[in-house]
Amino acid sequence: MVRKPYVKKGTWTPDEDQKLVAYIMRYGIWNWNEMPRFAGLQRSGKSCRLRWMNYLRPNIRRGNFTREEEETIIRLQKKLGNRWSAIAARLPNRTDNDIKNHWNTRLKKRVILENNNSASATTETHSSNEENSADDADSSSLLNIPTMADFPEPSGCHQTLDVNNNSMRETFVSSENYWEILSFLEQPLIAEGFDCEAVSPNSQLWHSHHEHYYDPVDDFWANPLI
DNA sequence: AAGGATTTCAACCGCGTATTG
DNA sequence: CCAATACGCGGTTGAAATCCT
Repeated sequence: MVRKPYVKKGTWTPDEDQKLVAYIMRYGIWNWNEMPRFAGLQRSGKSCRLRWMNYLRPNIRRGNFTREEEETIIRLQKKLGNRWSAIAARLPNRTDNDIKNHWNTRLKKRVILENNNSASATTETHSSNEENSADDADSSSLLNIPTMADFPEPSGCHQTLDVNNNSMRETFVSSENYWEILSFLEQPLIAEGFDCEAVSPNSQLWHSHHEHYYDPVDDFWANPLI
């Protein structure tokens, strides 16, 4: 009889966060299902991935959405629907989960309220042509969405050696825990003769891997690391 | 101050898609 | 091809925080 390994659920502890970040910093992301075991975590790969993507990944902006960001979300939601990952790709450093939460808890209500107000303020003679022209305006304004090149390079990135395929991988750590975990990691790395500076964010190697790509389907420039 | 109602958001779940063998 | 596995996405839940009476 084979007993399933215990899988913890619920809120992540700081200790678990540190284990996950330290592991990813050191070995990179290679297989979410296998990683927790090697990282000493009693979590599902899915849970680890979610925690990393939505919380621990560095350069994530959390809370305090600016007016511009909110307007962008409203505009894109109208155009794309609830495609949160596509919307998040257009809002640098915001996660799809954060955007989804913000929409569900605040923006949706605001939009409904504004629609009700505008409906009561105007006559009921909306033609479909007017609807279309509004959509066209949305489309054209989308063309002015800034590309990733318009935003500064993310800071606080760290790169590690992927011991499984001997290739360099970009992995990151949140600015909150960066120095704590860096010092945690440097000891064994130095002991093994690993030169942290050689793969620092300023190094040639780092830049050579830090590129943007064009998504022809969604028609925008994206950063694969975000 | 108390406690019920409401809001927020981290995390889970299920499903569709992509990849691999 | 096909099945198994891994990944990614969007909907939903529930605990914690905040607000209100």
